[in-house]
Amino acid sequence: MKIGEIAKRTGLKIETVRFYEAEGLVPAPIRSGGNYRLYDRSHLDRLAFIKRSRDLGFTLDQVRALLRLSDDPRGSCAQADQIAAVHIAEIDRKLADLSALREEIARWGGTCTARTVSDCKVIDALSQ
Amino acid sequence: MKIGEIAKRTGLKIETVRFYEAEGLVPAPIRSGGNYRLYDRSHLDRLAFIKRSRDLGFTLDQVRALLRLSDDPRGSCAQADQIAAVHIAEIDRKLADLSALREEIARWGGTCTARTVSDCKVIDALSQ
DNA sequence: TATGAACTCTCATCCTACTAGAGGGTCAAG
DNA sequence: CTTGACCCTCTAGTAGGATGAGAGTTCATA
Repeated sequence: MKIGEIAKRTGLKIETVRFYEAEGLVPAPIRSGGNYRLYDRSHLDRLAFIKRSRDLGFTLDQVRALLRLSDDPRGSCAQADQIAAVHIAEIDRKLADLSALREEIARWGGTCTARTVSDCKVIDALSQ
Repeated sequence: MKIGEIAKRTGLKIETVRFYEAEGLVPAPIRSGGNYRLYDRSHLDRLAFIKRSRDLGFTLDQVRALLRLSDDPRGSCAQADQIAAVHIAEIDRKLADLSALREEIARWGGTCTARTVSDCKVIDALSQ
């Protein structure tokens, strides 16, 4: 299949598919007579794996590591575990930060009813 | 005061202070005989405002808009309000996304007890 | 067979919000 | 006079792509 179709099937953008190839995350596919990339099932699986990992918030470096692991089915699973654990910890931290942030912003009152900036709570809170 | 001191006082890095100047967020300060930047109170306030806004997750563009507003105290407060409202909505969306994400990752079991990658739940879940 | 739309190619540049580094100048203390 | 802590400008790099130019390819239809 051509790049447009694999992009549609994986939910990636065409440019992103090429980007992942340039980054070495996906092997370069064969080319047609007209120099078009021609993908097969293995590319589809691999790109779907990447897409899913990215959607879950893994960085490309983490994805790279996970791919390396899944390329070697006899390797230890512990590393994949650890990557996931680190990522969950990061998510928890971000969740905490965002919650605190939301609290603080909400504390402004959400909507400031002042008419002019000089009485505006939002600006006020930021000036502190 | 020199850049090192204002950086310390605001919690910004020296490079970031220079960056904000280059971006036009802060007026260029006067220079000493030795070409050092010399800041005064107004710079300190403005940089603190920026730092605080950034810490709260506003983008530089939003900060720019907020600064424009606070520079004109007779202007309408409604815009500052709207910027904040948009930002809160974004935070809420991110919070929801991250929560869902965490759930999904945690559903792998947190720790996969398989010994080899071929039985690893983490890799499995990503391959789906 | 011709044409036009849709698709693809490479290469280059841009984005956010900084960060890092090279290579040098300034200043106060000892 | 030297040492160390500052500071200067300028360039380039980061993640993860997005966007666009300019050209070639493929395919269905007239």
